[in-house]
Amino acid sequence: MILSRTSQYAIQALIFIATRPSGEPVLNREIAGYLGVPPAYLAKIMQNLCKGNLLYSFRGRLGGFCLREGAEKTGLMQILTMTEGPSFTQDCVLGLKVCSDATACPMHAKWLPIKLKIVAILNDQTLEKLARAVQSGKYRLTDLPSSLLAATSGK
Amino acid sequence: MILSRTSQYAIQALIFIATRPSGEPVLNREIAGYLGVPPAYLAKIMQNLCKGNLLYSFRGRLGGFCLREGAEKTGLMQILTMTEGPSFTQDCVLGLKVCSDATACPMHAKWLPIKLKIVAILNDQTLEKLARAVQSGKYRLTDLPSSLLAATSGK
DNA sequence: GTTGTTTCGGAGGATTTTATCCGAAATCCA
DNA sequence: TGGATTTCGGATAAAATCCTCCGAAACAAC
Repeated sequence: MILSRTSQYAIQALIFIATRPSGEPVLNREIAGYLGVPPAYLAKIMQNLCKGNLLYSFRGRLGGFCLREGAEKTGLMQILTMTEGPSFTQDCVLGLKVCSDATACPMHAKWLPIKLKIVAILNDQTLEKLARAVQSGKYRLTDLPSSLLAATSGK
Repeated sequence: MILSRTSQYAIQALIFIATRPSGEPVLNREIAGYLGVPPAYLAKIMQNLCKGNLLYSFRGRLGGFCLREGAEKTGLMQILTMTEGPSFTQDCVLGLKVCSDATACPMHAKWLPIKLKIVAILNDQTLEKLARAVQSGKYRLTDLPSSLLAATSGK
């Protein structure tokens, strides 16, 4: 629910890059391999993130992608505005074209506080914070390897 | 964001039926016309809601759809489980296959309370309540007619 | 019965999202 | 210069979602 695959890949990739030493380009192939996502598709997404001025890209032998200066401070909301389109938190839950406080769908009043909460959290969660969370070892960015999965399920 | 068109249509249609005298079948054509959604597509959705035991359907001259006994007490959560699939609030925000309190993505801790809030509200909002909200005249179920739209924009 | 109305069920089309492929341009290194 | 590597850009394929069409079955009224 909520996020498209494209957005999920984008966020994962950006957090991954943020966990690496800044300034050293990371290969698309490495990111895709680590995250377990289709490399060719991720490449397209990375391209867009470059156009959105979040990433630098370098071609050739020492190429790859790295965060632009200050991009660690980027909140998820800003990233999602890029990947989901600018109106992704503004649309009516029930799909009405116009649904404002003045003229609203029957869910509007109940949904609004949730929407605000979501936006707040998405703005607060920066790549920096998320990268730290991963580096601490307490949180994961990728699926468990199947070997571990088997272990936890009692293999 | 959040809800598929199918889910939006389903919810709108069910609320609309709930605003009508119970027991009197409502035509698919009438619902689709009122909501401004594609009739043939809505018909498919209605069919599924019947299979989900939310609606009765009647064929022939006095046919149409009406809510099953007690269906007014149905919460949106239950409807969405039908239209979006059973895992639509359970999935990880970042798309990880497994993301639990034990082994979590970096958003997990921040996202969990929001998810719970969403589920709570979706469970609380029943067709009955939503229908009342519409009947009160304070909330709308459909887009404003273009004539009114023009009026509010200063035509 | 016959006729008209409505949902049912399956097949198929259109659009969007997700994903792949490949040649070209940029870059590094020998 | 030439070869290896990597992103870029466009075209294309695959899958999911959204939507349409049509014959058949059920039902009411005549």
